[in-house]
Amino acid sequence: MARRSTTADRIAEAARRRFNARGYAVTTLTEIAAEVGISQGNLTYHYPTKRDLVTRIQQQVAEQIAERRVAHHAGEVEDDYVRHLSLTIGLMATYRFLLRDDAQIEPGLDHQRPHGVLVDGFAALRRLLDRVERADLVRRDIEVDLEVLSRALWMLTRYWVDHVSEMELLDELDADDQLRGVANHLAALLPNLTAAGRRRFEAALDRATPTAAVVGAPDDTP
Amino acid sequence: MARRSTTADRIAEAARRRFNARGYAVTTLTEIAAEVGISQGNLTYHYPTKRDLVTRIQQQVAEQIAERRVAHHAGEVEDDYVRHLSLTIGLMATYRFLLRDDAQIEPGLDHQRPHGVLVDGFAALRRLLDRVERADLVRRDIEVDLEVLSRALWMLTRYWVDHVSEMELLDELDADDQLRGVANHLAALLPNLTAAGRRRFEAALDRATPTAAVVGAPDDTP
Amino acid sequence: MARRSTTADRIAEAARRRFNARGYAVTTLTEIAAEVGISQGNLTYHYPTKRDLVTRIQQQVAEQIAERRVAHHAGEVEDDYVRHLSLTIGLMATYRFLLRDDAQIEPGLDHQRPHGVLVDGFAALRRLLDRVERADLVRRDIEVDLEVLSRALWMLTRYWVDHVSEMELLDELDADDQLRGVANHLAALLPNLTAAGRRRFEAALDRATPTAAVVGAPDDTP
Amino acid sequence: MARRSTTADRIAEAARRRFNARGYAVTTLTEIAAEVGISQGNLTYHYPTKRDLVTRIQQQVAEQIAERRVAHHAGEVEDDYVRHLSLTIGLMATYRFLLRDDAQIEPGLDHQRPHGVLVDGFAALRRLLDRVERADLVRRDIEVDLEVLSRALWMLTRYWVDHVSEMELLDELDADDQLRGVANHLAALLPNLTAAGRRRFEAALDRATPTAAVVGAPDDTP
DNA sequence: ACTGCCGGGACGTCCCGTTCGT
DNA sequence: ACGAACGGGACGTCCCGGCAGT
Repeated sequence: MARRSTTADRIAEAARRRFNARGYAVTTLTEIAAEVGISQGNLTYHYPTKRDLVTRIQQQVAEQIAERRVAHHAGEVEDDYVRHLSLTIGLMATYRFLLRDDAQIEPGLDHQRPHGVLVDGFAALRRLLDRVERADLVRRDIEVDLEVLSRALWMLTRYWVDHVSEMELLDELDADDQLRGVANHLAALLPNLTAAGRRRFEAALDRATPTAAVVGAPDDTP
Repeated sequence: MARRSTTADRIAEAARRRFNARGYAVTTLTEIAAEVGISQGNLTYHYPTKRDLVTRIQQQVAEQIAERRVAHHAGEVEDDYVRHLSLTIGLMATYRFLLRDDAQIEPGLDHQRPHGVLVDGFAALRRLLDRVERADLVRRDIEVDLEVLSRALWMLTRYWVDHVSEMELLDELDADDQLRGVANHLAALLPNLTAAGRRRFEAALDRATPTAAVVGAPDDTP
Repeated sequence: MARRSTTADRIAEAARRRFNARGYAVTTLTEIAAEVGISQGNLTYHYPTKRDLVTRIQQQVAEQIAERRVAHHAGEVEDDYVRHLSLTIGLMATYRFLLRDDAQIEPGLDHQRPHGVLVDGFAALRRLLDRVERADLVRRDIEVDLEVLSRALWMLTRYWVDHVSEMELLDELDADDQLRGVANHLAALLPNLTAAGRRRFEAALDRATPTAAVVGAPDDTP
Repeated sequence: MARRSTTADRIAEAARRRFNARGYAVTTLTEIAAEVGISQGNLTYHYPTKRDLVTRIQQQVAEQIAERRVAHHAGEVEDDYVRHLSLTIGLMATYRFLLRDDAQIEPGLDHQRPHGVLVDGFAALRRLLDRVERADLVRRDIEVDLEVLSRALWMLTRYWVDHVSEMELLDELDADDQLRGVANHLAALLPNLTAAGRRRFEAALDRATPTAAVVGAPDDTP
């Protein structure tokens, strides 16, 4: 069979990396082409405009989310919960610039509604918390406002990448960093759970496959 | 009385707003000059290079932090805590782009260490949590890892602006948004506290002056 | 046969002409591009900065000098002498601005040592004069200080172009102007020579090929 | 009495120095103002346009030449000759940029005729050489073409400043440098003279006042 | 599919000349 | 007389997008 990765994919992957590292506006097409090892003219052959690169990367996000949904056969709530955290963190890491540099990508456009990925991710977390409550894992002795709590927990997941990269100056997130993100999230969740709930989530965290192939972008090694 | 604001200040303020709203790289000097209502030539008279604008704004951050330190006469721990949250959120809101667009501002520079504002803010929160513990306000019946907890709580404060602006599409944070940020933070803190601790912090939140003039940058209204 | 001249060469040649005629600082890139008949964007493709144009032209000087050195098989002293004059005048004419506009080209740099071309040309002339003396062509009846004389003679060659262009308002030097420069030089040399020496140098001047293709820069006529 | 030098004079003097050192086009009005120690706004009060500075400096040349003419009571030919050399070199040194940067000063203008200073200086030298010949100081044993010789001699005087500054990297010419220029000129002249002529010119050179206040521009020290 | 070359346009910087106020 | 501030315009640089040639 032919080569594993097409030129178009290698370009999109390099672009994603550069956009994440330096920002959309300051990243040059020449710079991307140089990283791939092709001419800038060839790059515009595959992606006529710079915007087309973003469109392609956005497609990849959508595909990745779709894949996730397909693979989503519900298990125990704590396992689903942990898996959701892990996947969301991976998503945020891989396509970081899409959210951060929104205003740079679409200069004229005033956004009417928030990003779908955020809304969906937030809502999914909320539903998982509801499942946790229905499973009687939430403490009753203190008042727990799920509305407020879910928002706080969402932020821990949503901004884990940004936090790690700005405090530890990492460019890319590896599997271990990702698991630390999950643990960080659970540390805020657990005090709100019953003793049984805490045990089950701690067990789920131990079971979590640290090699979740989420961080990995489309394979670009031959 | 004399004039309320100098041209140089009006420029810096407009630049800060545009940088926050659109990003450093895509914000044009023409755009800033137009917003202030002066010519581009005049702008370069006050700030020879675009970078000089950033330098000036960074100075303002430093000044604002210095002012805060001066005004820092310790009170009850919960009041200090709430005030710290409020001020930090204001700081993050006012100078958002400085952290977000770091790579755009300093293209060639590889950063050795994380931003001082972040390190200091994080450390200050950690010390406040220690004070909370020494005041016997932390629960003993469940294990609370202050190390992990402080990190989670820090993120809620650090990224509150980003969260609000990306979910509610706000450009600027008003006093009410700021208080909501504090409340959001406390919602994650309280389950870790004793009943007494919860009461005291809830009271402190009620006492918090919602009109804390933190968000406001140097006055630019005549 | 392939194309006669590349765009990059046509640009360098046009730049050299404009720099010589108007000065480095006041010559606009727009002006050069217009003379070549290309866009300004295309010009920066071939020479990213204005300084790069100078670098390229300096390379051409070096190449031309190297070629001369290769072709330098010594003949009679008077022929070598005349040829050296002719070549030096050509060099000074072609790359006039490089010496004249030095301070404009390298604004910040304080020059430690004089231009190599000048030092070398001066030294070469001095050596030729020594050969003339060793050949017993210098008069003995009057005292001739070769040190002082060589300096005077050097100036006649070095500044011939400037002299002609400021007195006769010529922009470019043709082959005839060049020969007049040689004759002008010899007019100052001959009174210091013996009768035999005078005869030999006059003969050498007659033999001098007036069509010495020295002035001509890289061919740019299709 | 009041101060020795007016602000206008100090400006013109500073401008002359900067123009000579760096070139007319690249020398900024701000730069000149800084050297004088005044604001740029004040500079334009005294000289509305940059061109007016040149006009003023050109006036000073004219005045200086006029003064010279007044003081021109003919003495022995060799003394007049030496004095002419000394004065011309001083003139070339003081107002160097006026000739060198001609194209920069008058961008659009195509010059019809050569600079008056050059034509006059050249003609004056020619007349002095005629006087030398009429005084029977020119050798008869060899053919001396005064036409060719005068041109060569002119060049030695005209370009002495340029030569010294490019070979010895001097910015300004002092009295000693000036005398060296005269000596350099005579070294080329003497072989064409009779023994008597040589003696007389050597004596004239010894008599030459090395403190000829020609180089000095209008006094600017209080 | 891939490259070299090219045109158009925008941005940051710089600088001249002017004006207002003292 | 002098300085702070200001407007307009030009230049060097950069970068996106396109096209001919292979």
